[in-house]
Amino acid sequence: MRLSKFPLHTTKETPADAEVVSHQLMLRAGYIRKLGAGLYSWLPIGLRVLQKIEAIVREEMNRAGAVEVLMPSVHPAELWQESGRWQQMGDEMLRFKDRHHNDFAYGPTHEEVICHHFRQDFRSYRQLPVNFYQIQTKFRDERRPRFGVMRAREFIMKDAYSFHTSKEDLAREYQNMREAYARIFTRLGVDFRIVKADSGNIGGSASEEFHVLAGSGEDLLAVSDSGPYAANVEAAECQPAAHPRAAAAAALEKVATPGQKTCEQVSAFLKVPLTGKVKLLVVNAADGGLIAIALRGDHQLNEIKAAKHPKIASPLTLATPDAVQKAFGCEVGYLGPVGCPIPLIADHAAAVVADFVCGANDNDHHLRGVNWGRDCAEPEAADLRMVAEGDPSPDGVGTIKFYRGIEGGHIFQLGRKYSAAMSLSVLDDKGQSVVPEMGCYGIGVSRLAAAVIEQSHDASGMIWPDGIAPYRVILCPIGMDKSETVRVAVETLYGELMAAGVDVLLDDRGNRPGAMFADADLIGVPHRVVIGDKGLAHQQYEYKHRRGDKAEMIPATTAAVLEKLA
RNA sequence: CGGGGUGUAGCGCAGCCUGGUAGCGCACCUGCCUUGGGCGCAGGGGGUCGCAGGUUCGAAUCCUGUCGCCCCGACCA
Repeated sequence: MRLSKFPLHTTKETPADAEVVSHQLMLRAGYIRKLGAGLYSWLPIGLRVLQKIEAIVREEMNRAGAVEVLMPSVHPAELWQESGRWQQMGDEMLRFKDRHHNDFAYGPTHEEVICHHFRQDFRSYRQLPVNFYQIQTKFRDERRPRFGVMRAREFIMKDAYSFHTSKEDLAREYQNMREAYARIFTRLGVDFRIVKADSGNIGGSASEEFHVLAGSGEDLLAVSDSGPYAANVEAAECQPAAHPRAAAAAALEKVATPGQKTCEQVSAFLKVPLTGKVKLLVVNAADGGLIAIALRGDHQLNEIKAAKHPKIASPLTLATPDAVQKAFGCEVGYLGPVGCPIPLIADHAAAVVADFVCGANDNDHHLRGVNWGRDCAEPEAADLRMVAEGDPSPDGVGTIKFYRGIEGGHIFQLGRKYSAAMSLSVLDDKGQSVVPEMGCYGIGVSRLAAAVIEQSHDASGMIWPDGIAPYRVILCPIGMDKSETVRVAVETLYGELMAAGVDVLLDDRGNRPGAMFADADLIGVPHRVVIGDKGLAHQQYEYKHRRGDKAEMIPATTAAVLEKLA
C-alpha cells in the first residue's frame, strides 16, 4: 500500500480524555475514532490489526474443531424471557421495540440464541459433541465505559458454545479450548496468565480467565510466586490457618477510645498491630435479618465469596447505619463479637486470633484481651476475606503475589443451566432423553488489540509483533521526488516485496525523514527500510527493527530485505 | 446511580471572574525554500462559543433549564 493513497491520520498531540497508553496511541496513530461513549470506529490501519487478530482466532478455533456460525445482534425478547435473563440482566442489556411494538435486545452474549438453534436441529447423541463459534459485535451498556476499546460498550467478541452428552465430554472440550486459547494468546505475542475465575452472571461451575498482564489492567490477580496457583482475587480462596489458635493469655479489659473508629485509628491509638484486631461488618442475611461478619483488622471482605455463603443475602448488601444502631445500640465504628446481638460468622483468619482488640458495642470504647470461646461464643468460621499479598498459596506451594491483568478471554463449563432452561434434549444411545451439557468460551477480540499495545509500546508509539502488525515492513525513501535513483530503487523494491506477498507500506508522501520516521514508529510497523542516495551510493539499504535502537546497512537487494523479515 | 469537572475551528487550549470587533499552537490550503528524527519564511481558509430559554442597548462571558463528554466511587464482564 502506498501511503499517498491511504487515509492515515496521525497526530502529535495526545487527546485530552485518553487515560491509558493504548487508548492514547490508538487515537494518535489513527487506528480508532470515537463516535460516542464506549463507541468506536476502526479506521483502515486499525482494522487491519483487528482482522489479523480475528484471523489467528479463527485459525485456532478451526484447528480445535469448532465450526463458525454468525448469529444476529438483535434478539427477540421471548428467548431471554425463556431463560429468565430478561429480568436478570438489568440495564446492562440494551432493549428496544420494533415497529410492531415487540421487545428486542441487542445481544450482550448468545447462549439463548445458540440454544434455540440447537433445539431446532439436534435430536441425537450421534450429532454431539459440537462447538459453534462466531466473531461478532456485542453491546453491553456498561455503567462506565472507559479506556477506549478496552472497555467499550460495543465491541467485537469471539464467542463459542459447545454441547455434550456428558460432563466428562464437556470437561474434555473445556481442556481443548483452554489449549486453543493458550495457542492464540501465545501467537499474539503477549505475556498472559490463566487464572481461576468467578463465573459471575453467566453462571456454571468451572471457569478460568485468560489475562494479559499489564499495570493498567482493571483486574487484580493472585499468583503463586513459585507454584502453579493463579486466580482472580475475586475467586482466590484463603486456606484456614495452619496453626491452631494461641491460648488466651490476657485478661478482658474495656478501654476508652474516643473518636477512634477505623481499625487503623484504633490500632495506632492502642499500639496494637492490625493483625491483633478483629473488625465486624454487618450485612443483610439470607433470612431477611442481619448477620455479622468478623474479619482480622488487616483483611478485606471478599463480597463475592461472602454472597455465596448460605446465611448471607445475595447479592451482598451492607446493613444501613440505622439498622446497625438499632441492633447494637452503638455506631458502626465500635462493633465487636462480645455480646453481639445478631448471628455471627468469622473469617478463618479472624477465628484464630487470640487476645484481640475489638469494638465494645459501646460508643467510644473498645475491648482488649478478647478471646473466642472465653469472652464470646466460638464462631462459625468460613472463607470470607480477600486474599492478601504474602499469604501462603492455597495449594500450599509458594506465597501469593499480586499482578494486574486485562481479561482477554474467559472459558466456562456451564453445565445444564441454559440447556435445561431452554428445554434442549437429545436421545442418548439407549433411547433416553438427556439434557446436553454446555460450555462457553469468549475472547474479547477488540480488547486484545488494546491489550497488546499496553504490553508492547515505547515513547514513540506501538510495537507490533509481526503476526498482527498492520503492515510488516515500511519503506522510507529519502528525497524520492528529487532523486531518480532513489525513486527507481524504492519502486523496484516495493514491487518485488508486493510480488513476494509481503504486507508492505511505501511512504511516498514526500515527507521529510523525521516525519516519516515518527509515523512509522507511531503506527508500530516492525520492520523499516530506508532508501537514500547515501546508501545507494554503496549499494546499500538501511534496515531497522522497531525494537532495535540502531539501524544497520544491508545490501540493496530485495532478497536481503526478505531475509530480515524471515 | 452518588460525587466532581468540562463543553470555544479537525485536535490541544486561552478568553468568562470584571458583558462591548472570538484568539493562540498544531493540523489544513497557496507560494518559495528545505530533505537522515514531526524544517523555515510569507500569505490564506475554517468557529450560529453544546442546545433552549431569560436578564441587558449589547451575552462565549451573568441567570435558569437541558444534553453530551470526562474523572472518582459504587456496580459489573
